[in-house]
Amino acid sequence: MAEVLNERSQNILEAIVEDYITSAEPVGSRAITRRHSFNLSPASVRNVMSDLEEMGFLCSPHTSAGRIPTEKAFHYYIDSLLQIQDLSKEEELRLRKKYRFQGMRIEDIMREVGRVMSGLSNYTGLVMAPKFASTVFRQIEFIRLSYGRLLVIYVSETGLVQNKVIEADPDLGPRELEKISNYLNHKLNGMSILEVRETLAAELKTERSRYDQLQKQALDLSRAALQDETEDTVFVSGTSLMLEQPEFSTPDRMKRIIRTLESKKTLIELLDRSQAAQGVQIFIGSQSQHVEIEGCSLVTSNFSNKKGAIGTLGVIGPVRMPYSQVIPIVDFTAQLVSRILEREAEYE
Amino acid sequence: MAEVLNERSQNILEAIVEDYITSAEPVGSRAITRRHSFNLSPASVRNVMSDLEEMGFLCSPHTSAGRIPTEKAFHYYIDSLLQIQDLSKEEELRLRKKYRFQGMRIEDIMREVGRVMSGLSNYTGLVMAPKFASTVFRQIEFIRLSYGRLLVIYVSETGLVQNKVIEADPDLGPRELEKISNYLNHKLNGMSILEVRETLAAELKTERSRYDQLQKQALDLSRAALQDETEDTVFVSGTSLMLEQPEFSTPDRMKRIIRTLESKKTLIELLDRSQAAQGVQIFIGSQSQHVEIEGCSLVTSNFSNKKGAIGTLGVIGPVRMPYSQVIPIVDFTAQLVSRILEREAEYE
DNA sequence: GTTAGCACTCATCCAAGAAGAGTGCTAACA
DNA sequence: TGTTAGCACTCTTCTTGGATGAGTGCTAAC
Repeated sequence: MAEVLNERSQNILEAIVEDYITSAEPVGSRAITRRHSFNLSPASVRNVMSDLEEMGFLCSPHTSAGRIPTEKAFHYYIDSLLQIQDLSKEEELRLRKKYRFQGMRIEDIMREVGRVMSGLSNYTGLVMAPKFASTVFRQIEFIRLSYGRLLVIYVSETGLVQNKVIEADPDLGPRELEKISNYLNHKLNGMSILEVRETLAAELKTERSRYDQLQKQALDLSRAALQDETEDTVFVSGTSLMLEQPEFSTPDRMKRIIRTLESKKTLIELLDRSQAAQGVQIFIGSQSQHVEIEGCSLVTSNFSNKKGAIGTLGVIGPVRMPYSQVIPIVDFTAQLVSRILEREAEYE
Repeated sequence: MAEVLNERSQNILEAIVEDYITSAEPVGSRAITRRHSFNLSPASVRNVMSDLEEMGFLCSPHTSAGRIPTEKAFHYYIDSLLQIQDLSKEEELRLRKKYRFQGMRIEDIMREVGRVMSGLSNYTGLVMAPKFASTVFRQIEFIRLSYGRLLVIYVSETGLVQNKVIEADPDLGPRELEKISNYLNHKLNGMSILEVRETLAAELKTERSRYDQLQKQALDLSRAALQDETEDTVFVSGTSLMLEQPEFSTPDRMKRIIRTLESKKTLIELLDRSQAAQGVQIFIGSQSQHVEIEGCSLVTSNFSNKKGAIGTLGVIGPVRMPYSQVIPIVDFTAQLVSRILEREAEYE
């Protein structure tokens, strides 16, 4: 895997990858000598390229086209050749100016983050909120809407707000609801939703809940409120930017990629996978194991607050992506969002 | 505008429109005599077609292609020729089975309605929630999140729930908040958001609010809570179905339509326009005055509960749309959603 | 008024040839 | 021994031109 290339080969591979990133077209030996000053003739470059092809870094679509870097080349490029400079102060300021989320709800923030990130990178932005079931309980409140109907507000440790309407005993008055929510908030504080569900199930079986009417009601209500798995929410922004990429210029590929971005299923699986890791992650092409996004790369990072990881964001585009620009954008964005959420979740 | 055609011309125009709807290709005189039994020769049909072209109902892409119905033909077809049969009991049942929204929040219902409607019609579904500013106040509640931070829950007359985090005086206790929300709920009940804003502004100027600390706080809080215009929410489902249509088969058109559906701006304008009207509305092609959706038609209808119109839904597709199928679907869906929302908003 | 016949038009398809880009090999050079 | 110039070869792309066929419009006959 970790093949070692001599300096000349590295330089030429780097040149090919970078030329290909900007042009999206097979790179020929002459083009390289023209654009880069290696003091080598096209013929010498050809020899090196031939070697690189032998090693699996390059491939040629046909005899008389130039060569295209393979996914292996991109891996090598990213691992060994790519120098990621941090954002300069000016750039950081510029990005920071784009991100303004005062008093927005978390969902709106995520949507907007996706939009901005997509705009900055010129690729399709992805933001995934945490799974409901993986959130940590902080607070639950009930609001009487109308006869027998309650609005449940659930706030997670990370500040995610969910609401839902449930049916309930119409005789429950405001005082009782307050008692119920106090009881639940005290009892369930700091538990994960999974623990909450177990606790509720266990409590319902105890003797006491048979006699304590209020407790029984509290348990019933919270079960109804926290029961169903709400689906993962992924915000996809800048879908149409994908269509600008020459690798998706044919109607067939356009259809395929739009369908994939629309259904979100594949995206969720991919973003889920990167949930585990720390820092910026890169999935290149077939590495993802999903045929639907053949030819795509993902650059992702998790965002979190002090209570742990709460979501994943990133950018999807063709394998041929200017990683040196995209990686800092994703990285910075994830850090920024984390900081915002920490501020959001701050206690006194 | 209301040109009258003799029966033969009508029949032939109808045949051409319907053939074109299924084939998406220019219809020739022979094809018509083959598929329909008019007891006329192609030559006679040609004469009629020539007349129809003269009148602006048909056009030919070039000399030796068949003819394509113009938008005028579609208008005529819909106004005079189209017979919309109501859904049969079986179909209605079938649709009804697809629509299941138990205990979902309005937003989820809308998203799901769009999805189902898109699936039923095989075209892109659109659902627009009502503008925040046009909703009618029913209820506001405050939940203390953490030091100085309040979660505001606003429920509109139609059952739309909005929440938002605002900063507030950290010394406000639960009892005071309850008093505040009681005061506001009493005072603002039944007003439109615009009226609410006026009322709040007027109240803040009165003598009393200078002395009554609690009232002042109530007014400040509700102002912060109901202040900003949240953007219109349009749910677009089945975007990729648009790409299946032969009229959007070229990369350029694909890009254009995807961009338009993604930005939602044009869609909002169009859906806004149909807000005013009652029942199913049809916008055909250039009638919409938007170049971005050239070649598209919209079939829309409002949905409402007893308190009035609260949103618009519909389907967008090529002008060449099987209106006889799409119209009942949109109509039925709008009625169904209305009924669901009426149930949702029911008071004791 | 209807229809058969026919010349005409025009898009589409296919094949063949020219152009151009790039390779791989070989032989000469430093 | 590594580097380079030269050259034949390959293969795509673009263009051209002819064949095909669908469809029209006109005219004359029924």
